[in-house]
Formats: sequence, structure tokens, C-alpha cells
Amino acid sequence: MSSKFPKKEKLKSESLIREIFKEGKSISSYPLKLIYLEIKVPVKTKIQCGVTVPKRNFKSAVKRNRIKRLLRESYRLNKEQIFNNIEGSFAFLFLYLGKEMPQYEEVEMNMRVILQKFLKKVPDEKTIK
RNA sequence: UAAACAGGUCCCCUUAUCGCGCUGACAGUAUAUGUUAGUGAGGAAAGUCCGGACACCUUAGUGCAGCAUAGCGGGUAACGCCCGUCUCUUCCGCUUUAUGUGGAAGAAGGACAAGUGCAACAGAAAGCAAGUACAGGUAAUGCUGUAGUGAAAUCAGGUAAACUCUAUGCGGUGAAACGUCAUGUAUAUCAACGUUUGAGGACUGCACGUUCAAGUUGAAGGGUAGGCGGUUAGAACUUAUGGGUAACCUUAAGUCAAGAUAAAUGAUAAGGAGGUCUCUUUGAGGCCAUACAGAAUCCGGCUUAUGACCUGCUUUUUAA
RNA sequence: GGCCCCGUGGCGCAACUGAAUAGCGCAUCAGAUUUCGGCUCUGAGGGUUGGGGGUUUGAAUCCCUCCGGGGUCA
Repeated sequence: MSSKFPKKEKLKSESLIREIFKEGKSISSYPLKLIYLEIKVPVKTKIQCGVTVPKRNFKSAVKRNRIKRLLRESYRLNKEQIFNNIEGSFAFLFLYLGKEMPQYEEVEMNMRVILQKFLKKVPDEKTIK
């Protein structure tokens, strides 16, 4: 259960994506960047996650697909720590900002860093409120 | 033998762990979820340069305009594609000095004997005209030949990827088409009745023409976001047979081969095959683990990007 | 998924009804002027007209094809 990434957990709604770009908060660990937004309407799934690579940096569709797959894979293997330690629902969107083709290890390392940062940051914001 | 050239195939394989889309079966009230089985990118999926299928739009009429094609014949659902052939151009060879003949490659290859335009420099002159040198000739004259200029010279001159003419073809919009469900509300949609003016809109750019449109009654709805259908069995592929120079076609048998939608087809590890480089052969070690590249309604072509392997009887070229 | 437009020195533009030296302004460089610099004046360099092919005697211009950039449609 823990390391699956089914269709339901994918971020699909166009309006939600628009909202996330407009109002979402970001954490980055180059070349990755995470934009996230708390969903206030109650949804069944805890986290909806999307992945994107800009066409400006990678013209070839094959390379874009490859990077997106790497991002998804690394998220899938590491999402457990978030699922077990967080309250509420969130929408995630990962961006790849680099201009070179990455190796998998590189992507996974940065993914872990980002998720750690996220875990630290979110509870702090709640206490401030 | 190698390369050019032509044709064909698609690229890593096995195991383990984890994972994704679709379909079937089973469990389940269930389109939730789980288990299990099957299946899951290309020759170009690309560029969008042509041609269709399919769908809808007031059946899309007439004239003008516009666009496309262009020897001849065949193939095809159709084409600007393919095949054959004629002619022309270029190159090579042979014979011979005047052409003939053989081979290869290429060609948007109708008409300048309808009209209009254009032609730098050179040249007398590129056409409402004018006329050099030499020779010949005449009653006389650019009247005739040669020279000279130039891509082209009173020759029915050159040029149409100049306007144009001829022949043939072309209604428009594209899966964000279109159908349907749910959501539910603005005068904007639909149906019936009515139809003076003809503003304005629509039907292809324009004109003609056609048609809609103020009102009443009834039904129903706009925007936004979304589900399902369209959506994958087809001008399909493979093999054999017969026809045809060929493209291709006839007949028979067999096969079923992705349907995603912020968009699935992946990640890691080990071993093996392979390629390449280095060292001393056996062998060892390093690197790569492949090129170009990712379906988005579907077909037929064209163009472009590309690595490896396999085949080639005969024919052509190059090197040994 | 479809449609449309544009590529000319470093930058911004001309020349797009084919004609041989592809022009203009700014910028650059050199000289003059000035004690030095600026302004000003004079001169010079810098272009495979995005790449390739075709038509033509001749192509920035006409045609085909590829590359790059931009816009637009629910």
C-alpha cells in the first residue's frame, strides 16, 4: 500500500493546477522545486501529486517523459514518510528546473531533501496561524 | 572481399524486488477495493507538405474572383503519390568526325501562331523603329550573305516557378468535429403561428440569389467545470495461387495487434550475449549497455532525423 | 490537435513590380579638433541576405524543402 501511486493520487483538475501556480507556496532543492497548497474542501485522498517539466528546457518529448518518470518514481518510493506524519489534504506539483538530464540517484536525493523540508515547514505555519 | 546502391528487420535477453494504463474472470451492495490472468509505442508515432475516410454545417445555386495540377499511358478510394514510356538536358563509353548508338542520373515537360509586360552590360537595333564593316546584287533601297554584340537578332525571335490563355479539378469547418448525460438558469436556444420595412446577421472573398430576424404561445436553456459515446477489425496484416514489363490487382486460407486524457508502457540490482578501447596470445580490465526518437480520430503518400544486423542470382561504379 | 506570420552587418530598419557596387541610422575602429575627455567633422572595417536545392543569361526578390523564432483558436 505504502509505495503505490494509483490514478487517484494524481493531480488532474485543471482549475486546481491553475490555483496552485497562483497561490501555492514553494520549497526548492535545485534542480527540483515543489509547489504545494492545502486543500480546504474535504477530499478522500490525502495528497494529489503532479509532475511537470518545462518544454523550454527540453525540446525532446522523450527526454521530458524520462524526467517525469524519474520524478514520479522517486516520489512513489519516498512518499511514505509524508503520509504517516501529516494532517489535512494537500496538492503537490513538482517542477524540474535543471537544463541537464539527471541521474536517478540525484533526483531521489533531492526528493528526500524536499520532503524533509516540507515536514518541518508545514507544522510551523500552522502554529503561527 | 569491402564500400556505394537497393530491399528487409527492429534491439538487447534472463532473473529478482517494487510500480503504472487498459481488458477479462473471481470476491464484493458497488463504477470503492482486493486477488489473478492477458496485454501495452514507431519506421519515422515527427514536420503538417498533399490526398482520403468520418462528422456536422440552411444540399452548399449562378457569375466573377481565388487556389491547385499540366507530354502520353497505366495503378489507386484518392492524390501534387507510385509504375512504365516518349522527349529534352547533363555525364561516361564505343564507332567515327558526322552523327549514330549503349549506359547512368535528372526534369513543375500545355500555349509567347490571342493580348499585355520585361530584357542590366554589350550592341546600329531587343521590336510605333534603326542600320556598322566586308562581299554580292539592283533602276534604286538592309535587297541578300558573312562578320561582330549578346542568354536571345525580321526568325511566326527570347521569357509564362511574368501577367495571361487553354484543359481539368476544388462548397465550408475539423475529434477542441459531432452525439449524449448530469449540473441549473440571463433577453441570446428550439417548435408552431405570423412575415410590412428590409437595417443587420448567415450561406465562400464579392455580386446576384436564398434564408434568418421585431410580436404571440409552448418547450427549454447561458457561463464554468465534468462523465460517457465517437475510439479503434481496417482501402488491415501474413502466406500461397493466377494475371501484369512494373506499380498493382484477382482468388483462397490464416491472424487480431495500445487506447492514455496534466496524458500509462517505468525504476533498482545481479548475470549473460554484443560493441569498442587498452595491455603480452590464451585471457584480464575499463567504458557503452545503445541511433533518431514517444501514440492522442484513423488510413495512403511525400519530406526530414537516424544506429545496428540480415539479404542481393544477374547488372553499374570504385579500391585491393 | 489545427491555423497564421516573420528571419537582411553587433542592434533597429530599407531595397521585395528580378539587373550585377545590398543602402540608412545607432554602435565599433582610425584620424582631425582639445591640455585630456565629450560634442562635432572626415574616413574605414564589418553581410555565405537563416541553411539547401530549383527556375532564369542573372535571385535578397519567384518556386520547393528544411531550420529557428513569434502569435492565435475551446
